[in-house]
Amino acid sequence: MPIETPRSQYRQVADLLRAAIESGEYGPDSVLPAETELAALHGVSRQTVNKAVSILRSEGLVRVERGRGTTVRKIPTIHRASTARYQQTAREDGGGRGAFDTEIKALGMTPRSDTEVSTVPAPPEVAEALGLAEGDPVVLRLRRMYANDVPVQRADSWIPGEIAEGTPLAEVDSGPGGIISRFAELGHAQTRITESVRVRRATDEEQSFLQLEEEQFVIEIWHTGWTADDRPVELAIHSVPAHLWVLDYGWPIG
Amino acid sequence: MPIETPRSQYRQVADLLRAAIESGEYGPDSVLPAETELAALHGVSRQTVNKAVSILRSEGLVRVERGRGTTVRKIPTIHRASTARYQQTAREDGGGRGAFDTEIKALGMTPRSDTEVSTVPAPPEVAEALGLAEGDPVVLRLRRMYANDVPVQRADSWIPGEIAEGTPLAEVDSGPGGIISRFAELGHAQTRITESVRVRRATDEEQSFLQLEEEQFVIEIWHTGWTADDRPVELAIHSVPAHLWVLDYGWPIG
DNA sequence: CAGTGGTCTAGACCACCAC
DNA sequence: TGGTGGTCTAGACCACTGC
Repeated sequence: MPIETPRSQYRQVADLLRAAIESGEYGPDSVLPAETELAALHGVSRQTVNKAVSILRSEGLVRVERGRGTTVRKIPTIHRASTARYQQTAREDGGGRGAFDTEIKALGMTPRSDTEVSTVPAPPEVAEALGLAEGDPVVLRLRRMYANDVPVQRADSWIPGEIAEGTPLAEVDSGPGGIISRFAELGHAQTRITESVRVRRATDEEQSFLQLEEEQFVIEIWHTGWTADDRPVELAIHSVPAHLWVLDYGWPIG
Repeated sequence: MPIETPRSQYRQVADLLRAAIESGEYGPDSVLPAETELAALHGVSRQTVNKAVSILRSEGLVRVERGRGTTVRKIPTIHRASTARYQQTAREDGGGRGAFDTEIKALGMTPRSDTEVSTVPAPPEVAEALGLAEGDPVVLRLRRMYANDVPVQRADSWIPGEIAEGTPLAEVDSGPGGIISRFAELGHAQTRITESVRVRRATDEEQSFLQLEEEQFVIEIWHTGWTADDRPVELAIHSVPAHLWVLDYGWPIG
C-alpha cells in the first residue's frame, strides 16, 4: 500500500476507504473488513485504522455496531424546502407533516412520523422565545420523523397553552391543512416566520434516536411563527443530522 | 480524580476541561497545561488526554499550535442576518461588505476584509449554477473576512463574464451601494435570492485560512441572485466555521 | 465461544516553537 | 535545547454480537 509519511497514515487510510465506498467497492449496507484485517492489509496498527474509521463515522459515511462490524450507509441528501414549505402552506399541506412527506417522497423513500402531544411547564429558553414566563403551561408537540424507517429528524413544537389547550392544536391529529390552518382558525394566523440555524454536537438523546455516532453534529433550527401583531405563537425546534440535510431558502428582494 | 468507567475516560476528561473553560478557570487566550501534565493530573495516559482535547477542538473551544500548546479561544457567536441583509440592500450597504461589517460591529469587534478579483473559466458546478457552459469566462470576486483580525468567513462570488467584464463588478472596489446596486444599474437587477445551506468537513485550504482544526466543520452557503426573468446572475459561495455562526432567516407567509 | 469494535497504556519518534 | 503536540505501535482488557 502506498502509505506515505507527510500525510498522516490514518488520513490516508480514511481516504482509501472513502474512495472504496464511493466507487462502490463497498456498497451500501455492506460490512467493511474488520479493523484488524484492515490494519494488516495496509500495514498499520489497529489504532490507526480505528482513527481512520472514526473520520468516516463523523462524515456519516459508515455506521458502527459493537460486535457486528462497520457498515456502509446509504445517504441520499435530503433537501428541506425551508421557505417554500411554509409559503404554500395555506394550501393543502400545513408546512408540517405534508412538507416533510413531500421532501422524502422526492427521494423515492417512504416517510413516516410519530407525534406525541403533552402539556408541560415552559422551559426557560422556550418561555423566552414565546414571550411567556418560565413555567407557564405550553403544549408540546413532539415529532419523530423517518425515511424508510430510518430516523432523520426530530422536531419539538411549543405553543402557548393559552392558545392551544382544548383546541385541535393539542390533538395528535391536528386535522386538514395542518397546524398552520388551525392557528388561522383560532384567530392567531401566522404571518411571518423566522428561523435561526446553528450547528452543534448531537446530544446523547439525539445520538440514540438519530442513530448518530459519537462526534457527529446536528443542524438545529429554531423556527418561530409570528402573528400580524408580532406575537410569537409557535416555536418549533428541529434537529437533523448535519451530514444528511441541505436547507433551501428563497425570498424576493429589491 | 473521580474518573469512572462507564463513561469513557477521555469523555470525562473532556467534560472536566470544558467545565473548567466555561467556568473561567482557563480564561480566553490562556494556555492549557501540557498533555503530559494533564495526564498525570487525572491519572490517565497522554493518548487519553489527547483524545479529550481533540473533542474540544472539534467544538471550537480550543486551538492547538504545535510546539506552543493548547489555548482557549474566545468565541462570540456571530449572527448572519441572511434575509435582512439583502432586503435592506437597496439602501446604503450592498448586502455584502456592509452587512458583514454590521454583523461584526454588533459584537463590538472590528471587521476587515480583503477582496481579490479575477476572470477565470467557469468550473463545472459554477457553470451549472449560472446556466453557463463549463469554461465560459466568469468574474471571480474572492473575499476573506476577519473579525478583530481573526478569519471568520470566506466568500467567492461568481458573475458571468458577459455581465461583469469591463464594469465596476470586476473592480476590487465596486463602488457605493455595493454589488447589488451595480447589477441594477447594468440592467440585471436582482429580484430574488435563493440560498442552500449545508454542513461539511473543512477543506485543507479552509483549515488553513479559517484556522480550523482537523475534524472541524464549516457551513457552506450557496447564494444565488436571480433577475426578474429568472436568470441567475450571481453565485456566492460562503464558507464559515460551523461552531462560530448562526444563520438568521425571516419571511412573510399566508 | 469466536469475532467485532471501544478503550486504555507505555513507550517511542517526529515536527515545530521559544529561548 | 527543552517543551509541546502529532502520530504510531504492540499489547491488553472489555462489552456486545451471533453462532
